[in-house]
Amino acid sequence: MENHKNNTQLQGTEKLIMEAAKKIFGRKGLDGARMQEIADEAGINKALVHYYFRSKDKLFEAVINETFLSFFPKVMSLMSNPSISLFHKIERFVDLYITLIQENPHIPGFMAQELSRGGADRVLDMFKDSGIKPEVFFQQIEQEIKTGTIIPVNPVHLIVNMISMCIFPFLARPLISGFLIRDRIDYDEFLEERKKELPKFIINSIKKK
Amino acid sequence: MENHKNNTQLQGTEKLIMEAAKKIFGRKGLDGARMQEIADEAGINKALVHYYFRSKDKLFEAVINETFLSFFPKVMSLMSNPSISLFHKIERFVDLYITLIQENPHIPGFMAQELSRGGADRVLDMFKDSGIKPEVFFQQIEQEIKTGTIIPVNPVHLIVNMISMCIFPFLARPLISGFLIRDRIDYDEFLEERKKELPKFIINSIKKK
DNA sequence: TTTAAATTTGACCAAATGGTTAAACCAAAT
DNA sequence: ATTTGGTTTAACCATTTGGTCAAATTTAAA
Repeated sequence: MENHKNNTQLQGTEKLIMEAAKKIFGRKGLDGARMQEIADEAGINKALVHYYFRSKDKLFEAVINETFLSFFPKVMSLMSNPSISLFHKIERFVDLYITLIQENPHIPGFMAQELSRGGADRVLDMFKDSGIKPEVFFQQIEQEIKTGTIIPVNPVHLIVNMISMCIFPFLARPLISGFLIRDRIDYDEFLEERKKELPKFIINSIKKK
Repeated sequence: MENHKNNTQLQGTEKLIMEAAKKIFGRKGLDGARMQEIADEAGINKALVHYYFRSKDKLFEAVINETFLSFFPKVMSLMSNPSISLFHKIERFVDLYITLIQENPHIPGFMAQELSRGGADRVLDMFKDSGIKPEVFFQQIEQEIKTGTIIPVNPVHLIVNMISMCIFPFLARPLISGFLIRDRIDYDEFLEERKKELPKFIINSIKKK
């Protein structure tokens, strides 16, 4: 099951298909997406999609790979960098995470579809394959607890909280927009505000005062 | 588009179908689910599903309604109760939210599927139809800010944070399980721990000290 | 017991859809 | 100019699937 193609630098038709597939799969999921629809979005013949990616499942898998490979490495290399202080790391995590999703709007829908299906194993595998250890982040937290900088927290809860608050707002975007009408601000403003507020929120929640 | 059926008290075959549909739709989504599969799960003939619910879309809509109606009212009546203090409200919110999802495991997958599709309008409508005003919660926050009990926060961010941290862990369940192996605790323990830790986390993040 | 209505089923259908294939097209090499 | 290999397309196919229907079965009323 090796990746014989280096998906990070596709060109021409293949690239067209990948981008179209990201958009359609992210919007409608594996089952909801139609090969014809993807072909139309890419502006090519449907048979071409099969020519390059064999089957719908293969194409989906390719999209998964490219999506998570454009994501995990950046986030993980940040988290497992021991030379960045915990608080600073939290600030950069939030900014990086939200910015990355802003640039790849298909990710949340995609992740949700993939997770609410059985596809977590694949993600976990990529996680392990990345060779990067989240241990660094965990140890850093335990260190700060000993130092007395932060209150005792379960690192797993903390990281889950951080990820939750970064991703979920994208899933709930239409709902949040409904709320926001009250304050007459639009969703993009909301996200920019969030990049500033969320780190404060997180740090405040664990900081010892 | 009125609801001629009172879905809250279905019986017999109709109930069987609803429960089966919840399970299958929640697991596979609208497109991934097969009418035959739902019929099998309910142990009945496929035509019966159509006999009671006309079409797949109608059935899906019925499941949506029952799902959110079993959810919104309870949460919302809590949040818009002005006689409960903010901190206490946060504690009860987390517990209620997580418990409700534990009892209806299909909700997160369902919500994700519905949101990542265009179906947020429906949810927003139900929200408005519920006749309950989230304003109470917002005003309560603004009040506590004035009083100086909590630091200044945008109420929208706060409520988004709360909901995110409650729901997302269910979506990411398989991923979290992967993490948890490290600590040799299983997912249910994790949730119980979370019911206690999350309110502390939230309150700590806004409490002025 | 008869009868009428509601419920349940197996067989069936038309449309949609993933996938295939043979032919056409096109650029580069000979 | 011709060949060769990769690329693109239109037409086609087999299967799946939501949905229908008439007949059978059960329920309950008369």
